[in-house]
Amino acid sequence: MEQDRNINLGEIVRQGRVALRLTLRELSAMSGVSSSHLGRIERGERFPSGSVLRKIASPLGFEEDEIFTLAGYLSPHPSGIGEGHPHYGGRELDPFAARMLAQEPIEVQRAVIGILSILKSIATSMTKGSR
Amino acid sequence: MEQDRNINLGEIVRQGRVALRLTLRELSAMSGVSSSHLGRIERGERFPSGSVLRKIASPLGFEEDEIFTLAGYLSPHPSGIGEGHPHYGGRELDPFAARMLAQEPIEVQRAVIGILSILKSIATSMTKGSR
DNA sequence: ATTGACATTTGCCATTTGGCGAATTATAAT
DNA sequence: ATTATAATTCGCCAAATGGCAAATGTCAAT
Repeated sequence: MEQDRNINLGEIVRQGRVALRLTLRELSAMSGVSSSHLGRIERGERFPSGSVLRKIASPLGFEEDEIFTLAGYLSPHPSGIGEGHPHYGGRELDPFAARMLAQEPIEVQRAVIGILSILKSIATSMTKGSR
Repeated sequence: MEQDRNINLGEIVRQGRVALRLTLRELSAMSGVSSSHLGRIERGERFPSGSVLRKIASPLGFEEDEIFTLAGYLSPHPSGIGEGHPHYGGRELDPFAARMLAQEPIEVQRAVIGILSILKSIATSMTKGSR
């Protein structure tokens, strides 16, 4: 099913581990992933899921996105150079609205977006005149 | 084993999809993920693997690392070089809320903030008055 | 109400992932 | 060489993922 996975990832992991002079069991203890699983990953019998990848990243000295990219979960460094204001999706975010919304906890922010989508559906049904 | 996965990811995906007025089958056709699986993901019955996440990112208008972060596969400040999210005022702006809101025209964004402040004043008057 | 055309959900199954414990294979140390 | 000990691999299992097809739900137009 998955075809873009890097088949060399196992070798990369193994090289990273031996470079740090860690045994499978030691890496297992540091990462919380079983040593047998790590061994199978290294020799390509298994492919690590995102959560396993996340667990082994730091013990091996990888940045998270770095190892995700190596694994083929992320495409090679798409992150552009920073510009002044990020362009979330399509349009631009009004700085005032952003500042106001940012003062709320995440749940409230999400709830506000939920309310917005409800209002939008009401609005469209009004203009269509149905019901 | 998985503990840091975002329980709200399904809702985020659903909101993203309906915001684009896509059906499950359409998103399935665009992403190559079966519609039944997408449906289960949206209502939290399944959690998308990294490869599924990657497939649905672009059709939903997410950056890859953005949706990986929302899912909990990457930790919040992923690895950008220089570019951090701006800290509007006190707290942090939820990326999903930001991109949803950014799709609206400025007036609508302001109106949403207006509604938010109304809700907040109602909340304060409730806690002051009763109880 | 009935039909038809959809969208969504459910049942079921194959595949994959990942852990535990038992082999098996190095690696030393007598 | 023969142990003792550590490291890796193998066998088997439970749980999760994801697809397909059938069932169910929704809704507009007769």
